[in-house]
Amino acid sequence: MSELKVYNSYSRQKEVFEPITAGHVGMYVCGPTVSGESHLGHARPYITFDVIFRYLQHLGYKVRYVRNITDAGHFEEEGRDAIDKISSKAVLEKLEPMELVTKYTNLFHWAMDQFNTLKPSIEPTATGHIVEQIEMIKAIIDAGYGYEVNGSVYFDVKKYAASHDYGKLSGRVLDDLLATTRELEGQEEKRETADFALWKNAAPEHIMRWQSPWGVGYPGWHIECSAMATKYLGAKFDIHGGGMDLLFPHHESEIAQSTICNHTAPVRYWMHNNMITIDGRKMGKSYNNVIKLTELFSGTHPLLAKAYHPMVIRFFILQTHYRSTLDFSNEALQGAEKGLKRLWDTYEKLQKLEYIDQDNVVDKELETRITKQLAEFDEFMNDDFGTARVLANMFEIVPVINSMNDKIIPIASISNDVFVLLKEKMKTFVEDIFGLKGITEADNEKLQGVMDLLIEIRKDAKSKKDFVTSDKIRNELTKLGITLKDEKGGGMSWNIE
RNA sequence: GGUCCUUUGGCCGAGUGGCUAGGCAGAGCUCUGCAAAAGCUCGUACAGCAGUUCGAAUCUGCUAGGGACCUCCA
Repeated sequence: MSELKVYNSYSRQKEVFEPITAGHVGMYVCGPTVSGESHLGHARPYITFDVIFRYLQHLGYKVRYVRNITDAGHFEEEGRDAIDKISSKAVLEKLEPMELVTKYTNLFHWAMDQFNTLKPSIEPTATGHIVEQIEMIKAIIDAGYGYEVNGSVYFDVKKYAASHDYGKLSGRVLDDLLATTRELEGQEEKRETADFALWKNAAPEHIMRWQSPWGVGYPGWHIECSAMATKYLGAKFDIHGGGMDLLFPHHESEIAQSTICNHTAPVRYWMHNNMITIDGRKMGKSYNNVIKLTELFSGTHPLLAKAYHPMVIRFFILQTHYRSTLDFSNEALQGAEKGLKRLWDTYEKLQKLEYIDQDNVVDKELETRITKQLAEFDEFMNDDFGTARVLANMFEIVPVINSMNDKIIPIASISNDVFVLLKEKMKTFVEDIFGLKGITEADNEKLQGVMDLLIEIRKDAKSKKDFVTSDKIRNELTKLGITLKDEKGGGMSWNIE
């Protein structure tokens, strides 16, 4: 079998994946900022890296997957009056940042469960690691790369760049950054515009604040990831992931901080997922075009023609390579919904199918084709996680499975060995690696019993050519949103819309 | 303005120097009491121009459109 290759944003090419410690993988993914609700765009990295996490485990690696919660910063709840921050109100009336952060952390976890993502091995919070961040800043100052101004600490990018490869990850040229004329907050304190904050002095109205050697303040925007990644994965670890929009300045800054602090480049493979776009434009708060996950699941957004099941979103995302942009539209999502349904129905049929031996019916050509397509599941995943190509292969196999199920072709068209392999591989990839589930949950035993009864009555009616009764059962169920299908051979199946 | 990326059939999207991805939608047919599923068949696309090549949608250049980052951002 081929070896795993991943596209490294740092080198801008695919590289063979070799873990630093044999058999183990350390992976850090930038998590959500929990000052507001997650939207569709946020779903992409977490689903992408969930599949990567699952696939690495499938390959036999012991993976430590760290995904942080950014719960420190300059927070305000959307729509909430800024005056809330001022301490003239009673404690219970005031905006309590930890309450805000807890609310959106819970909502985030709920959404991730809906997507069937596995929980990270460690999910550290920024507020829980203030001490580590302060220590790291101290080390950077001691090393001569940080300087304090008015209770804030900045990283000296120019000095760093003199002896290090600053800007390589994001393709930035320092001179261009130094030449910028943009007016940005706190700019006057910095020695150079390209410098970034490690620690910020907190204004009186700033609601999240901690004591530090430089006075009361809060950590800079990039230090949390460096501190927590170092703590849980070590000075140098295998994979660091996140959205492409984090390339600069976030990840570039992380490299600089960690390199000074730990005397080594922190990450072996940088991986970045591309954006989800809507009308060709990145979905983001500043563009005012976000669709929140709760809106997506419930269909309550002017742009949505209907509600979309979380699994549809997951499937939608997997149908594209993670480094390509993915354009949102109702048409595309409905296409994904239909596709997932067909794949899942067929998958369930396959798992129920039993091999039936039969002489002289093996179709060598078909068997070779199936074997090849199954082997390609691994090939495609090993080639920088080509989930879209694996799905395409699955859809090539779908008609074969359906034909077997409908007895259009004998199951013995392929040998028992290949049949068993087919079942196993489909299960591994569909459920274990892609993390897909059925859209309809019909696991209710009592309902199952009722349906069995109705099906029996309908079969009776049909055998007596009493189509009035049989149609009534089916039509009334349809009105309730339950589809009853006659199958070849007299069986009946059903599912809930 | 700088850096980088991208442009594939009605829609979404793989892929890549020769071997027509796939999904959705659409058309026809088969099966079926009807329906729904399912199966079969069909569309022959790679922004434009020029070049490299025996051969390019795939490489190079130019032109045009779109986008990301340069500021918090998945």
